[in-house]
Amino acid sequence: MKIPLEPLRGFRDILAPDSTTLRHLMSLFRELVESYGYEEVIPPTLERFELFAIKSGEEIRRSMFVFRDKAGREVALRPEATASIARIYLKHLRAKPKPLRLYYIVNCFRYEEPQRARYREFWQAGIELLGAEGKVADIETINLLINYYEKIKMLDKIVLKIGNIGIYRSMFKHFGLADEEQDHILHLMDKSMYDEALSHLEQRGFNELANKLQELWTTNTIEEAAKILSTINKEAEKQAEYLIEITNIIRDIYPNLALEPDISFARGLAYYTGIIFEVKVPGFPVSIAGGGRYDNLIEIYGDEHVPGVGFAIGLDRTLAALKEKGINLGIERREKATIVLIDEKYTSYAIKLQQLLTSKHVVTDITTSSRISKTLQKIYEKGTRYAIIVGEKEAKENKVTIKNLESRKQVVVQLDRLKKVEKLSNIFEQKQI
RNA sequence: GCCGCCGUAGCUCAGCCGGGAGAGCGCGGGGCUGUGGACCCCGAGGUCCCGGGUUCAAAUCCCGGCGGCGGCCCCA
Repeated sequence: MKIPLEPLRGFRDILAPDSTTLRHLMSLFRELVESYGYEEVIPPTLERFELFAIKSGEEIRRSMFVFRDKAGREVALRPEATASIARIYLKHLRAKPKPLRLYYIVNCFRYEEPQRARYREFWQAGIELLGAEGKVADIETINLLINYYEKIKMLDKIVLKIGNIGIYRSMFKHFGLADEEQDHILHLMDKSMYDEALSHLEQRGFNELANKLQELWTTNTIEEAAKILSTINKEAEKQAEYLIEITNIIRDIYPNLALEPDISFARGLAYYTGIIFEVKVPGFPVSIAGGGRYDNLIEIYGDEHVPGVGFAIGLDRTLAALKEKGINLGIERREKATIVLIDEKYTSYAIKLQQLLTSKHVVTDITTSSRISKTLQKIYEKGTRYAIIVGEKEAKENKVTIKNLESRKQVVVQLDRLKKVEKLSNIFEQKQI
């Protein structure tokens, strides 16, 4: 019986060098956030469907991997990590002193038609800062996100869009717009359907609100916007000033960052309540990371009010953008060597040599060949720099022949001397024997 | 869930108004018995995406499905 070899639709086999870079992106993220005091949470891949279904309709179900397990439970592969983090907080972490700093690196699943930079399984790395409100927490979060892109040499390639949903929440509240109406208007804004949003409001008799919004969206700077908002009420003005303040702080920390404060920016997510942000790469079709403040999210799952702020990085998309921009992360490469064993009689000699080299962190493999000419070529094409020839001549005298395949220089050294050097390249730097 | 283009060797593809499955690159071996990238020779490798239909005959024409790329819906 023959099995089709292609992975399932929308799934991928990730091989080197992509696999190497992807894991590297994860390591850098882990290193960064751990040094800021974040602790890893590893949530289960499979959760109850209702965990994700809360506050979302059939549309969400369509794009999730949902099925019944053997006991008949309705379960889903996680489409994101934040819901699981909220659940984990309520189950295990309520009594912990706030704020809580949590991070995750997980694969997520969405049942969508595959298209550019969108797959059915993808990797997200993110943080959640729970139980902290205000400027410092918001800045900490945004700083970590930018800092990450700085570490992967993308600071000059990204645009950080930043807005404040709080502005709209306070305006809507002032004019008495119902929650569902609020989400609908934000949704239209997210899709840049501003005219539809305005006519929708006018139909419902919110003419003054519509006028104010229209005025707001024609402003060129957030300072102008703040002036208009000051004519509504103190809270709306405060929210606009907060956005200005946050923007100024980020500018101060990252003077070279392309920062795009946007008063009309609204991420579709129903649960955002304050600062929102998104990382885009000009020319790349989708945003590669995003996040914001969500002070009501935990309340959706439990009865406790816990403010939170966080972000998620699309690692696959970041990798794709990295490749598109031709950025080389310069992942530190260990020296690589291949032992060419000419006569299998000296197998134990070769294995001992391999142990010696690997203990010096040289990546070492063994090939047996009596035909050296083609073997050397193959080793070189694989990207291995050193060939170490082991045959009767070497084994009998406790020597090895080391050949640098790039310079084509070759030296014969005593095993004892090899034991003393730190790197193979050192042998070639010194005078040859 | 919807739409468009595509699917032939490991890769890139030709063949497609019906009748023989092919090229280049790559891979393996040899020329060269312990030292390279060139060159020459030889070789392996295929359910022509799958299933059905039309036909004496289908890689080729028709239908359905699956998959790839991209767009829409959606994007938590």
